[in-house]
Parts: sequence; C-alpha cells; structure tokens
Amino acid sequence: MTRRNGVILQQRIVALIHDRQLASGAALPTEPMLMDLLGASRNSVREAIQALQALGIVEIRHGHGTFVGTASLDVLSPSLAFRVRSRTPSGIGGLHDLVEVRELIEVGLIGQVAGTLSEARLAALDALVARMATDLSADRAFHALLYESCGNELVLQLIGLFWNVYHEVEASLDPPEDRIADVVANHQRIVDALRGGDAAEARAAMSAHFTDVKARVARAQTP
Amino acid sequence: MTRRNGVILQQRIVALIHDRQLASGAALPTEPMLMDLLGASRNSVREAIQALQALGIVEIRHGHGTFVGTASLDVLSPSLAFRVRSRTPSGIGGLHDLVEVRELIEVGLIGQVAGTLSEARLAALDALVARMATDLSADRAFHALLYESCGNELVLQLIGLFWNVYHEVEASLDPPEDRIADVVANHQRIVDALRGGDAAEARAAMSAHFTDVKARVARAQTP
DNA sequence: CCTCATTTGTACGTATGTATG
DNA sequence: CCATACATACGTACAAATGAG
Repeated sequence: MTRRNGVILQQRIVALIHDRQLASGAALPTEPMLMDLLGASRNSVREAIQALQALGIVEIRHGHGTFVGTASLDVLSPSLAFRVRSRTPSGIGGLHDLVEVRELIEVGLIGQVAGTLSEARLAALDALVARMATDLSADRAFHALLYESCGNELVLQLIGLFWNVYHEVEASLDPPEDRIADVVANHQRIVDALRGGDAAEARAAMSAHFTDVKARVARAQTP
Repeated sequence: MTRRNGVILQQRIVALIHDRQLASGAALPTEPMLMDLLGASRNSVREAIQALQALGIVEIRHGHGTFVGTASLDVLSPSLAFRVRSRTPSGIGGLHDLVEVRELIEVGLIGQVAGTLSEARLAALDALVARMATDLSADRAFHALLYESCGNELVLQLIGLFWNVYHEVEASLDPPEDRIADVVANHQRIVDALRGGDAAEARAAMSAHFTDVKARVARAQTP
C-alpha cells in the first residue's frame, strides 16, 4: 500500500458501516482489526477515523472503542464558522449571508406552523420571551420550540446550527449595542401573530425580526 | 505532550490561522514546523490536519504543502449523506426531510428573484429545461442559475449541497420510474411564471415541483 | 480498592512517493 | 536528470483511559 490513500480509506470505512448495517451507537472493529480488514497501517487507519469523527460519522471513546455516530449537524459548526469568518477580514459579509439564509428558512417555516400551535406551547413561548432579556439561550430555545411541531428533524438541526454559528461569530464583533428591548418586542409580535392564527402577519413579524438583525450586522465594526 | 489532546490540537491550528491572518490559499507551516509550534508528534499533527481537511478548513497537496482552504460546503456532503441514510434503514425518511428543506429554501428564494431576471437569463433557463430530459446535470445547473443573481454565495452552495446529497441518496433507491416529462413540465412552468413576472405563480410552480419529488420519494422502495 | 486485559492516544524512526526548481 | 523539500506510509514502543473481575 504505497500508493495514495487518504480519502479512499474513509470511504471504505463508511462502506463497511453500511455493509454490516451498523446503526448509530454500534461498535466499529478495533484499530488492529481495521488494519487487517483494510490492509493499512495503524497511522493511516487512525487518520481516516479522525477525519470521520470530524464529520460526526464515527465517535471515538478513549480506552473503550470507536462507535458509529449520528452525524448531527452540530459537528459542522467549526466548518461553517470558519467559512463565515473567512468571507471578509471582518466576517461581516459572511454574517449577512448567514442571516439571510436563516430568514429564508424561518419565514417559510413559520407560515407552515401558524395555526397549529396549542395554547400550552404558546404560553411556553411567552415565557421564553420574558426570559430573553436576561438569558441569551432563551432566544435559541424560542426558535427551536417554534418549529418543533413540524416533525422535520433536519430543519430543526439546521436552524440550531445556524443560530450557533451566528452567535459565535457575532460575539467577536465590537458593540454589544443593547437593543434587547427591540428584540423582545419582535419576538412578542411573532407570538401574538401565532396566537391570532394570522400566518401572513407571523411571516411579516419574523421578517421584521431578521431585518433588525441584518441592520445590526451592517452597523457592526470589528475590534 | 503526553496529556490528552485530540480536538484541542485542531482548535490550536485554527487559532494559528486566525492569529497569522492567513487567507484562503495561504500556506500553513510544514509538518515539522507544526510539530515544534504545537509541541506534538508528527502523528498527532497529521491526525489533526486530516480532520481539518475533512471539514474543508485546510487543503493538503501531496509533496507541496498544506494550505488554508475555503471551507466550501461541498466537503460536508459525506456527512449529510450519511446522516440522511442513517435516519431509516432505507434512507427514505431522511430524504423526505431533505426535500422539505430544499422546498423551503427554494420557494422562498424564487419569490425574491421573480421579476429580476433578464431575458438572456430566462433564455438560458429555457435551454437548460430542453436539455433536462437527457442530461441530469442540467437540472442542477437550472437551480443554480435561478438564484445566481441573489448575491448570496452561502445559499447558492447550500442549494448545490442539498442537490448533490439528494441525488446521491436517491440513486440507491429502486425504481428510476421515468417521470421526466412531468419534471420538464414543472420546470417550464417555473420559467414561464418568471417571464411573466408573477412571483406568486413562480412560488406555486416551485412548490408543485417539490410536491412531485416528495411523492416520488414516498413511493420509493429499497432494493 | 486494586489488578488486569483491552482499546485508544502519543511518540519516534525509517523509507518512499511527489512536486518544484 | 538531479537535488531539495514535502507529504505518505509502515512499524514499533509506550502512555493513558475504560471496564471487568
């Protein structure tokens, strides 16, 4: 095996997972076994496994073994964050695009869930709005709870991923620029529209929220 | 360095890229240099670099060196494909969610670009529709060209990524089930709506297209 | 609590393929 | 064609973590 491997080894391991129908959480063969199965040295096997771990395809536990992962979109956070930052020296250009994608998805989704939310869920959203002024995580929970009923796990993880990357990059911008009152008002407007069952108004409220976010990004300066 | 490393090494390399303000395409220190800078062995350095390459953060060129990458979303394709497949044994459940996300984004976007396309671009779309019956790549080019004018590179790459993953997973389903005539008709309807400047009709046409795709997924069987 | 086997993590040495000048 | 610098691959040895007894 003195010819170029690298990515090929990763694909062979993925193929092995599929062939053996290993579900998430199942144990992969140990490194010595993989060396034998793939006919490669331990270094090569480990490099391939490390790459697969970065993609969330496998999960390595020291002293225990290597297991099939869930490929949650969370693991893509470093890649997306790096991408957004490297768009411009300041990262602002990339942030704007990121917010637009969030807006696109959430404005579309809120139109789907409008009118389907129980009063209990609306009350929970109210509570999150109240906490939002002092607790940033309430904002994340708000957007997650909004769409939980749509039954699409992928879109939920996408929204969570984008939220994480946005706030990670946004934290390195200069002025905190407290407009929390506006943020809270925007979210309250969204809940009110949902309680009224007005899909168009809910879309408009969500759109207004992201317009404010985009304006905040446009004004931001880097330290 | 005999204490627990792993992911930490990757983060330190990313931090090094940021500290030195290395832009895409810039050369990273060589492996021996990184061994010295990070105080780690060649194996550990290489494993970290391989992981970063899997995320598109660095790019390795054999015999030349390691360079800062662009973190294009394309590299996330293996992870997303794995995720979609592992949702259900057949991968159908994951495919449905994936198509819904595509629908969400594209229906929203087409409302934005409606009325902004030049006649030259509309003619190019017509040409792609004509090729679509015999050339699958024309479909990909169609959706890419549709939104090219929106000026959001991230959303363009996202649409391309989802297209790739969908067709990669869809290829492993059973019946090719030629409905190409319907597909072509759907796309022609989209172009016609755009030429008429009717945003609502364009959204409806795009939505109808994805409704057909979802129906095709629902009927699919695994070999 | 300790011991022990298993498994992953780190390190070093060496040889070879590959691109550039 | 040669020389240099770099990545690729293999083999071996030891450290560290986990779980079973």
